[in-house]
Amino acid sequence: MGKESIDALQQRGVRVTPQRALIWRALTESGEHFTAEEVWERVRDELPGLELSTVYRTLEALHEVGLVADSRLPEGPRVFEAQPTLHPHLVCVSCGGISHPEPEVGQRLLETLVKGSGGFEAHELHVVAKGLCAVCARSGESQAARGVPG
Amino acid sequence: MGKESIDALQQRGVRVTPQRALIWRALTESGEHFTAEEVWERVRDELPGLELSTVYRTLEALHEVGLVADSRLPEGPRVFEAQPTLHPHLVCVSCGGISHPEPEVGQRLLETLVKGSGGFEAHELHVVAKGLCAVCARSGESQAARGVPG
DNA sequence: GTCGCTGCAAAGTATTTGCATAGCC
DNA sequence: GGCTATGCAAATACTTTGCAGCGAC
Repeated sequence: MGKESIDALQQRGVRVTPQRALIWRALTESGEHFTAEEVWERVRDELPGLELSTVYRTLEALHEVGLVADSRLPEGPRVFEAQPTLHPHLVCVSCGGISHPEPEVGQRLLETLVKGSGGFEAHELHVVAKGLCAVCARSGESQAARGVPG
Repeated sequence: MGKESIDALQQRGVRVTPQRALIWRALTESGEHFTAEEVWERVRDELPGLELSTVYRTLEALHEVGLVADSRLPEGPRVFEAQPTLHPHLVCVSCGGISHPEPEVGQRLLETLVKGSGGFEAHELHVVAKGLCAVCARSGESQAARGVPG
């Protein structure tokens, strides 16, 4: 961690500044999804003067070179993550949790899509499913059995 | 067209007003994707007093009962459409066009996803691929052959 | 008649922009 | 040293909300 991840920025021709290095580290350290404001909060301790607009500009720059994805989850502001690879999201409408299917599923989805898409060349694939995670689905069943409304 | 589509609203328990009937018609007539503001523009001729906030409230109401999907296309404001069925979007980054794969592809994508998702019950699936449509991909090749920059 | 939808106006949230200066390459 | 990113402040874009009256059921 550290140096080699910053190299990723340079290799893409992104000028590296302390702000950008910090923002990039915050995104890659946890691999989670963050809104611009959440990124800002995580980074302000180390660089108190950093502006939210700089976060937006940095995320935009990293997005342009393909290092950051805009996950477009349903509801709420944009969320960003440092994994522009195929990376489906499973959003539980009951508990709000976001999980991910097995890693190879993204590749399979892409193949399925390309086959039926008459020559479309996909560079980026966003998949978001809304529904019930395994845990909530089970507790929902037991609630239904006891007559608890949905 | 007309009456039977309005019945769809009533069947879902949505109170039918002239505003709602008009907005619903605008969405179903073309089957395209619209921002709230685009819906508003299409409808204002027939009902000049209609407010943009009413459009938002109507779209929200129709979304709640599953008649309208929030397609979450990349960039720009939310876009809505009257096809909450599985309905992948192929967004061309070159010409901006939005196309769709063969209808059965959505179902196959869902099956693929469910298989690798350990018990997640998907109710809604959003798929957006960004890339080059067949036309732009071809012209891109020919441009590359002539030395035109990307 | 009741309850929920609408118009109107205003606020709230998310995101972008202009400009001068600082700092990376 | 040139050119771009940043800080700062303001503007814009998008969306939601409160309230009083009207209309669908």
